Amino acid sequence: MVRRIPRGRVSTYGRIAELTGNPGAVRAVGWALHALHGPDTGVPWHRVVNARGRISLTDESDVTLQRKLLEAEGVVFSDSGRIDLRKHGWPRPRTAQATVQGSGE
DNA sequence: CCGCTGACTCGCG
DNA sequence: ACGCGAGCCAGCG
Repeated sequence: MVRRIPRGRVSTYGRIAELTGNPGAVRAVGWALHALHGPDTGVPWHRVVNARGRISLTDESDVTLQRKLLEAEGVVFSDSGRIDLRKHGWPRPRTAQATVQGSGE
């Protein structure tokens, strides 16, 4: 599921849990992502942040890395270090109108 | 089996 | 917007 997150977009632990059919297994998602810490697994783990648009890592050096990777994809952080999920979030919040702007993804 | 801990989230104040 | 407490799932001692 995490692999489906488009470049420059971010999702949340809760969203991933829900999309995978385990709405309650939020913490398990975090556990899973933590499990691939190390050599590159091809999973864009850095595109997952918490529901408040903030990075949820414990080690500061890792926080810096994740932020760096996201900024390299064009994700913007506010002064308080938060990401606007309405702008960079994925899946995108449904807009009331059926306006078809972008395509693909 | 019990209890604690952790890349979490939600409801309250 | 921030801090708390409670509810979550998986692992481990």
